[in-house]
Amino acid sequence: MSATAERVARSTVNKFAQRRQMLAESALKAIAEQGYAETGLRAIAQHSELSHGSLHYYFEDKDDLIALAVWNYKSECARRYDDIIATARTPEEFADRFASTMTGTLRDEATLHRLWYDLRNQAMFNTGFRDTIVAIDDLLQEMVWAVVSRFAELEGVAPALTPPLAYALFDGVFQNTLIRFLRGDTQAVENLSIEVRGLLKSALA
Amino acid sequence: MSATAERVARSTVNKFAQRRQMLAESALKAIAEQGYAETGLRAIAQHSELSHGSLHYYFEDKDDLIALAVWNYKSECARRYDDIIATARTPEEFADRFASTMTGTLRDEATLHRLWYDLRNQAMFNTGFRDTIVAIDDLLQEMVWAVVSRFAELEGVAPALTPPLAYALFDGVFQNTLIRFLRGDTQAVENLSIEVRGLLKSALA
DNA sequence: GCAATTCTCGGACAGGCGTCAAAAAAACAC
DNA sequence: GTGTTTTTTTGACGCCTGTCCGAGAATTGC
Repeated sequence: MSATAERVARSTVNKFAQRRQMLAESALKAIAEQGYAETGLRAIAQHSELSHGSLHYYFEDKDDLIALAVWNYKSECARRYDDIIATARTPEEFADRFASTMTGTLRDEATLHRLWYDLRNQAMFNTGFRDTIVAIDDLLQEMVWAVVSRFAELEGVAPALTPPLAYALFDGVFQNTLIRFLRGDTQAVENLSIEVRGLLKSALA
Repeated sequence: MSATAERVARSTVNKFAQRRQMLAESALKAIAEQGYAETGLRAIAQHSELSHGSLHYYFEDKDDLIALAVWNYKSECARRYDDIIATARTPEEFADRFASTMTGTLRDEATLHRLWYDLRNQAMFNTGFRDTIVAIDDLLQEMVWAVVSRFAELEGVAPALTPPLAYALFDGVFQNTLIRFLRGDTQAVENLSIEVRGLLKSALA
């Protein structure tokens, strides 16, 4: 077991773990701005209150830091629709809340979603944080499936597609809209709200 | 007008233009292997028969080179289904040939498609070759729309979605399958063949 | 054949990268 | 308050980056 891994294991909520979280957040901000390829450890440190040398005191290497950063943010993302799934009482309410939550996060956290797609792409080339990316991908697929199957339940029918396909479709529409939005197409976000409702319905048997 | 741009304009099929094409191909190979972030001009030069110093004789800068490389490959991709659109006589033949062509290129040129998604992501951060990426995106959307509307024509009905949505759905499924395939999931490619047929049908009114 | 042009190479440049280590600073124990 | 441990900084390391330049090679024009 390495030195940093030891420190992680020794305590979960002490200052060491808190510092890791803080630095992971700083990394998130930096990469969200500049992208993985253009963001160095010094840029990440400048987004925090520590110097670049300290990063290796809290993390094995750059990949270790980035893995925690993206995990923190994106595993939270995957829980964003839990409340809707649990409390929506009609298909209409469900679809409305789902669509507005999705368009909302796309609008408000566009650079963070951009970061996710950036890192997922990097994971196609580097093995560094691939495991984390795969784990998040699984989480997101489960989330989409929970949404689709709950909607089907409210409609009283069965889903008409598989979990992977459902994820691929919603992710495709989301990513496509994000790209258009970042290119200045604000209309795309409004269309997303409609398209997502249509997708939900066409996912039923 | 810059020096290199002058040379481009002066002649289209002379040695200068040929060298540009050759170097663009070398760049394509290099980036397909390592990814944009990890590929330097020296690595590109090593995939060619020239030295790294010559690249600036034929290209303004790195972005200029990459723009030509991805344009060469991907604008060709966008014409890959033209023959099917022109010659398929029944909806069944159309869907079969479309699905098998798509799964074929995914299998055989996986690293090149990975490169495309890599560069499209980079264009979300850098303005360097963004115009080229946007132009290709438009081309691909037109291609998908030509596919969908021709299939609808063969079926004797109208398409039930917009061009941007159609592109988003097919691109989402393709990208998702590519990722799974590169992670070692060979089953995903076979599923794609089925899913694409389903998508075609659900795109009709 | 010579002269002019086109092309290619290899090295230099400034600057950035991830990583590491020594020393200074801070926090803690007693 | 002193001694010990934890935390942080600073600066260095070797390597790589995109770009540029000068010298030489190859090609062309006549």
